[in-house]
Amino acid sequence: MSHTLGIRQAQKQKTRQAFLDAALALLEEQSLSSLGLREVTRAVGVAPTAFYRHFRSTADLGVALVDEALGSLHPMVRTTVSTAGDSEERITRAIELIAHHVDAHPAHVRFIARERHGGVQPVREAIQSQLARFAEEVKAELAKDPQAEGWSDDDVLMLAHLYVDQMLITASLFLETLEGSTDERERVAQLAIRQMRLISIGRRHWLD
Amino acid sequence: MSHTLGIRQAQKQKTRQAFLDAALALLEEQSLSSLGLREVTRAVGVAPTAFYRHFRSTADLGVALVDEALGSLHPMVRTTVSTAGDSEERITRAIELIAHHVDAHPAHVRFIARERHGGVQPVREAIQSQLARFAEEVKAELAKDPQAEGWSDDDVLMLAHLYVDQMLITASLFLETLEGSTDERERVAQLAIRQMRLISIGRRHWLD
DNA sequence: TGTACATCAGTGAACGCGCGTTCACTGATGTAC
DNA sequence: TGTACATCAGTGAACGCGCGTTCACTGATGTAC
Repeated sequence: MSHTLGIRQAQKQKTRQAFLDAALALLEEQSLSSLGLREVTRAVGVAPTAFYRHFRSTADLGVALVDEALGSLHPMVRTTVSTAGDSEERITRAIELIAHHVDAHPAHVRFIARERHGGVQPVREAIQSQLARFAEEVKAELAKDPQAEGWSDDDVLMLAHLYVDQMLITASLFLETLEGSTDERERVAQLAIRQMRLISIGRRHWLD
Repeated sequence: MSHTLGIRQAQKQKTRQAFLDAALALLEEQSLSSLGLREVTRAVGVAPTAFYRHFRSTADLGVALVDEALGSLHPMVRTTVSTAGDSEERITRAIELIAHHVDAHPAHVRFIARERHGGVQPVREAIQSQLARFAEEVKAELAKDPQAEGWSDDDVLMLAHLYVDQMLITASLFLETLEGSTDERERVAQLAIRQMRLISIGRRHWLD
């Protein structure tokens, strides 16, 4: 049985979520390092001082956004890598999943792409460490595959990083087509599929 | 014979360069979207109003920085791709060139990585369009190679994008090791080499 | 070469404005009995 | 169930400060004759 939160706690969580949502929306057209505390509270509709009941600073809020954004990605990564089928089917399915995720959470994807190399150190570090976790997860999935036989641990991890980076590149390409035509999106999908195919071929012949 | 600039023009260029240098230094710990005009003029040692003699806005200065940063990259890209030798030698040489470039121009590399997906639209667009030019250049170099026989134009361009993205990923990994140990840098180099190797293998078997 | 005027990079004062942070507060919710 | 006190999310006034932009200016450099 799950414990029901008190009214006070529930309201606090609701406000906190409103801060995260408002910040994410504001970050579509700027970077975290220029996001103002008052800007966020204004968007939420509370007094500036209310901010401090939830976060120490905008950098702190940024780290919370990393958890939210990349938390929602974990299931996707897992599904993407472990989907059944032959290589070609898996690639198509993976690109579809990425496209779908970008459709469903464009602001999260934009935030991660933007702040991965952004100007706020704690946020950058939170993203790097989460991406390293992704790579480890992907590595674990890849290691299960019969294709991984004879591969060194290091080489599997190398491939996992390649996949994770490729996933982010593809996601950020899809992001740019969000307001574009279906044609544009299809071209991005075809590009991504062929890049994944080339990597798969390299993988298949790695031990030749 | 080159025309010698008048004293006035020469001084103006010198000040302009001082703006670019100061901004680049300030951007090591923040994003362009939070860079202040007064911050830059203070670093240069001129009155705030002097800024307007050179740039309309910090976004405008950012676009000028893109030209400077990616201008210095063109020679490197060309050399990287067209270096002679067998595949393995070329890969090693390419990674060395990237490492060397990051050593020589760390602030430029950081700026491009940061603002490629950053919050300032005109700068983002300037970077995207320069990177597209890089991909076209790489495509042209790749097309000269006998290995490209039987490849469609689209597939060569696909591979070129893969190389360009891989180059940026590697550069930004090297950037993170700038204050690290030689060991760390060697590990990054080895990772990058093996990723390039896998892509090369995929390339070799693309038409199988 | 010298003079008289034009150009224009950089100045400095002034402006209104929004910023982050502090503080003592209020009133609804939670808790002990 | 009711009462008395504690907690604490959100308030609102106040602060000092740096911001971007305007404007008329200065004085060195450039140019026409």
